[in-house]
Parts: sequence; structure tokens; C-alpha cells
Amino acid sequence: MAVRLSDVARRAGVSVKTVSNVVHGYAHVRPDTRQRVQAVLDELGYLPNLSARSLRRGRSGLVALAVPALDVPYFAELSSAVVAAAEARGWTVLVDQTDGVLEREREVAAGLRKHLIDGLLLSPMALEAADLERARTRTPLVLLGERISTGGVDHVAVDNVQAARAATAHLVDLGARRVAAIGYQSGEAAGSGVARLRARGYEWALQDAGLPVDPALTPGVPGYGRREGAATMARLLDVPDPPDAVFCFNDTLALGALRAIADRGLRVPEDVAVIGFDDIEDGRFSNPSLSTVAPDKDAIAREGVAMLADRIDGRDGRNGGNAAGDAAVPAARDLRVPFELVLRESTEGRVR
Amino acid sequence: MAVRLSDVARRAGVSVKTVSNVVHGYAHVRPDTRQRVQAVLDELGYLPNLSARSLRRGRSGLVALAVPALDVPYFAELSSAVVAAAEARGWTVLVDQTDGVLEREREVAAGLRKHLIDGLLLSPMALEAADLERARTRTPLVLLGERISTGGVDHVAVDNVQAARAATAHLVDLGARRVAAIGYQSGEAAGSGVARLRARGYEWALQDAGLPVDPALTPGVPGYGRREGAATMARLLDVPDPPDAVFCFNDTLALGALRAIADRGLRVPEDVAVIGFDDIEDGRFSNPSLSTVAPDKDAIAREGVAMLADRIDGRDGRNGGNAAGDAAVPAARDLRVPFELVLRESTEGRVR
DNA sequence: CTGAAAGCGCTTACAG
DNA sequence: CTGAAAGCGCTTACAG
Repeated sequence: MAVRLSDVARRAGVSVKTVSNVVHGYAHVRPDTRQRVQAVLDELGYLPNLSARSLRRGRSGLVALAVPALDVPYFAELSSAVVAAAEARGWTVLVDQTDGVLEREREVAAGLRKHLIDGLLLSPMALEAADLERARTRTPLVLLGERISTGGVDHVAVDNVQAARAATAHLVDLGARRVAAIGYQSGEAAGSGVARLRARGYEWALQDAGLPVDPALTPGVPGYGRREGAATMARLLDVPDPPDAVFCFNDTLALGALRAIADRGLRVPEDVAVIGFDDIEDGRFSNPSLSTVAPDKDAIAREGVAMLADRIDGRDGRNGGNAAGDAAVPAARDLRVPFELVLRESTEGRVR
Repeated sequence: MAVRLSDVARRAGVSVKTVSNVVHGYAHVRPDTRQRVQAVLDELGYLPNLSARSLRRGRSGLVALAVPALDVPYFAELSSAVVAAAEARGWTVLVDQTDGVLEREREVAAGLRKHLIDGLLLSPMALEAADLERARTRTPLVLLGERISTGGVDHVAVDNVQAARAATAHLVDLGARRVAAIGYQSGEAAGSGVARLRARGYEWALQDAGLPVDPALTPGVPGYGRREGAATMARLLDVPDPPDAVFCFNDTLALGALRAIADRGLRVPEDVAVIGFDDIEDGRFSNPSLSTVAPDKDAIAREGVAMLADRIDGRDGRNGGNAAGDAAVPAARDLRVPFELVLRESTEGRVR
């Protein structure tokens, strides 16, 4: 059915090797031969069989990206950047949705599709270091946007603690004295790295300002969507001494909070100032627009892909060429990308 | 490096065929043999080489999904649904971003990766029927969310004309008499199917109501994001006899429009009612919340994947088993999924 | 500058 | 119930 290299070779009256040389643009093909072969290639509409090529080469040109969900704005934006960065390297990205569920993340890390992909970019929610130890295979892995407290695995993320601290400090600088936080994880999920790190930054900033951490202002949330943000904010407004500012651990929580505040007829930022985290597109046009921490998502994607590329190349023995194998594998890297505080109406008020 | 079937066979003292039988759970393996082989499989951590399997079988279990951009909310939600639907069939989805650019869509349709994927789901923006005719390969293709005015290719979408008509009619029913539309495509891009179809529905509804189509109220837009929605709405508010309602061809345009209206200090829906299209998550929590047309995205994903599965199976000769080949290929299907009008604050006012 | 041939790891008739 | 062997389409030493 499909046109093979050998079909082209026969038709052009040359060997398969020569056709292959032409396909790959190798030198050492006489110009007239090249031209003739190319003509047949075009005429027959040859397309390489990528399964065969990948079997032979031991490389597929495919990398997997595993995120909790593609339709969560932050992951949608991150995925878009990853796909673009991978494409720039000639790779194709195959997507897995884990729902942030431990078991799914474990499966993915264990290499469900190990022999088809050249590497894996994983954005874990529930995964712990121990899971990774157990699941490690030889497939190169890079963790995105999460610090699991272990070395051993490449990782790129924003400095969540400092970023959260800066966001909270901004609220304090505005004069807020009852600064709530929405995003603490309750129960089992408390292990989730992002929540823990952002909580630490929040508490740190309060400490810096000599303000107490009031448990009444740090409710646990069952999820990180707009719905949970709105419900949690509504409850916070019922606290005896309600907050005058809120740091939300992500923008969707914050957008839900804005909604809940508006429902009470309160004003943002006059009655309650709100700041989020992620700088998703929605927050730029919400009403009021949302102040937020903007991690450099393009950098996360770009650097993550670059780190993966290094690992993939390294595995092929280009890391010094020593026969000892593992000996020359470079240590895991732990890269921080920059963030920026983006101040908009939800903390600065309407600019006229 | 990796464990092969033959490694397992040698270790278990059986043939490769028997190991394969165990791996696939085939019958005709003596229980004790099966058990022994399974033990070795587990011990060695065997994982099949998917490239080899796919080369041999002529199937990869991979389908490509091509959308304009993963970070556009509608496509993020659609992609999420497609990945989930594909996974339910044991397929893995590989993602392409076309930016809605004709040349990229052409490339994708022409089968950049033809021999690695079993099929393609394409959500075209710029592609015309003629492009498809030219690019058609034997790779099964299903068009998502778009009707290109040709038969010949499977297609699943909402009825854009009727949906747009219903949305516009809702505004008219509210008493609006100067109903604007944001989303007309100017220049080259005018060919884009969605814009044309939604414009048709809009005009049809006005006609139904005996209202004129005022060119001053149907400005062309250079894009479909919040930014363009805000800018276009701002200009519409400067028209001598400004609109009292707006139908936006998608929700991001509408969210931008809401923002622009608020910036003028006008009220929604009292001064200007707004309705969008897509029912993205953002609109449920925006301020005010956004009325919209909700196409059944899960159905689009599910049915699209199902249609693709039919084509893929059909190609293998299961469509009757006649030797004539093409003769039995079923005609292209053109499926409509249901939509729903979701009325929220942007047309109904705040519900107390 | 070009060719003949091995082999990547799997699946699957064909035998027995 | 199990085995020996061909072949999917490519890449790549090895010859010449």
C-alpha cells in the first residue's frame, strides 16, 4: 500500500542505500543520481515509515508530556509552550492526563509506553519522592513545576517559596493586616509540593511583617478550581474578623474568590485585595483584572525540553564515551526560572 | 539494554511464541507454563517495544490531534475531552498546534507523520475544501467543529448556524433592537467556516425579527481572543447609535467585551446584554457570568474518536471483506452534536 | 559514489 | 499446547 524505500529504489534503478542517502540529504551522491531519485520520491509520494525508522534507530522522536489536565488553564498554557519547544527540536509530543491522581502519575513514571518515547516531561501533583525511586526506569525524565524533595531527578520550576512570599508581602505592603490564604491542602493531599511550598512562602511573609498565622484564615481546599475558590472565599467572609486581603495559591482559585466577593457586594481591592499565582490569560481581562505571580512558563517549557534533550543525548554515550556506562551520567539538575509580580486592579485598584 | 521477548523466552526455557501468547493472554498455554513465563516477565520487567510491534502490526495505537492552539480555552477543553476519549480506546494522542495557519494545517492534513499515526483529528481554521482534496492521503481523517463545504471527509460539529441563530434570537427576545456581532472575519480569513456560519445564523435571527443587518454593528476582527473582543467592543460603544446587545462568536471575545463595557462604566445586561459561544469554564465565574451557547464538547470528542475508529477498522478490510478495496468504503459522515443555550447574568441579570 | 545484506523486536502463519 | 522462521521497512557498517 504505502510506498517503501525499496519501491523507489527499484523504480529509480538504484539501491536502497542510495535512496536513503538522498532522503537524508547525505553527500556522496552524484548530482544526476540525486535528481533522478528525488523525482521518483516526489512522483511516488514517499513518506518514511516512522515505526521502522524508530525501531532501527532506537529513537522515536516522541516525548510524552504528563499533566493533571489539559483543560486547567495553567497546564493548557504550559502544554502549549512545551509542544512548541519540542517541535522546535523536531520532536512530537504525546499527551497524558493524570488528573493529579497518584496512581496515574505512578503509571506514567513507570513508563507505560517506555519503548516508544525517548523521554518524559512530568508535572506531578501527588507523586512523592519514594514513588519515583521505585518507578525509575532508564527513560529520561524531567519534572516540571514541582519540587519533590529528592535529588536524583532533573527538575525545573519557579521558586515557589520566594514567589509566594513576594505575593503575600505585596498584600502586607498595601496595608492589609488580616491576610488570608486559599490553597492549603487538607488531609492526604497535603503532601503535594506546590501547596506546601506556597504555604511556606505565605507564612514566611507574615512572619517578616510580624503578623500571626491565623488558622481561621488558612482553610484547606478540596481542589484548585474557580468553584473551590468561590466557595472558600464565601466562607472566609463569614469569619468573625474577616480578611482584608487574600493570597490564592493559583489564579483559578483567585478568579473564584473575586466572584464570591462580588456576590457579597464587596469591592476589590478596597474591601478585600486579591492576588493569585500563575498569570493565566483569564486574569488579564477579568473584572477586576487580577494581580498575580507570573512564573516564566516559556522558560519552564524551554528549559525542561533542553534538559530532557541533554539526558537523551547523554544516554547515547555522548557524555565522554567511556565504556563504564553509568559512571559519566551527570548529576540531576534543579533549575529555577524567574518570576515576576504582576500588579493589576485586584490589588492596585482601577487605573484611570 | 531493554528486555526483549527472546530474553524472557530463553530464561523461561520456552519459545518466543509462547511468551507472546502469555503477554497477550491467549489461550492454549498450559497453566504451569503460563505461570512460569509470567514470573520471568515480572522478574525481568519486560515491556514491549512499541515501535517493533507497530511496524509488524501496521498500527501504532497513536492518533494525532491538530488544533490551532492548546492554550485557547475552547481547544484546551476539547483536547482534554479528545485525549480522554482516545484513552478509553487504548489510543494515545499526539498533539499538533497549527496556529490556525493554513500552511500548517495543510502540512498536517498531508500527513507529516502519516506512517506513525493511525488517524488524524483535525480542527481546521483556515483550511478549505480544495486543500483537503489535494492533501488527502490514506490516513483516516475526521474534521472537528468545522464544516468545510465538501463531502468526502468525516466531520462532527455543532450546528453553528442554528446555534448562532438561537443565541441572537435570545438577545432579540430580551428586547434588544441594536444587536451587534463580534467575530466577523475580514479579508483573507473570511473563508473560515465557523465565522461564516455563525454570521449566517446571526443575520438569520435578525431577519426573523424584522431587524436590519447594520454593517456598523458587524465589525471584522483580527483574532478571536479577549484582547480583540475588548478592542472591538470599545469601538462599538463609540458608534453613533451604539448596540444594546452583542452576540460574540466565541466566549473569549465575549469576556473581552465584558471587560470593555465595564471600563466604560456601563452595566451588563442593563445597558448592553452579552452572549458568547463555547461555554468555556471562565464564563461560569466571570463577573458578570456569561450567557453562552454550549456545544456538547464531550460528544464532539467522543463521536469524533468513534468515527475515526470506524475508518481505521474499515481500512483493515473489516467492512465486508470484499477484495475490491475502495468499493466498500462507507460514505463520509456529517454528524451534528446538540447544543444548549446557557443563560447567565450577562443577559439575565443578577439572580438574587 | 553505490550496492548487498544484516538486524532492530515484534507478530503470525505454518508445522508438529 | 509449543516451536522455528519469515518478514514488517528502515539504517548502517562493510565492501567495492
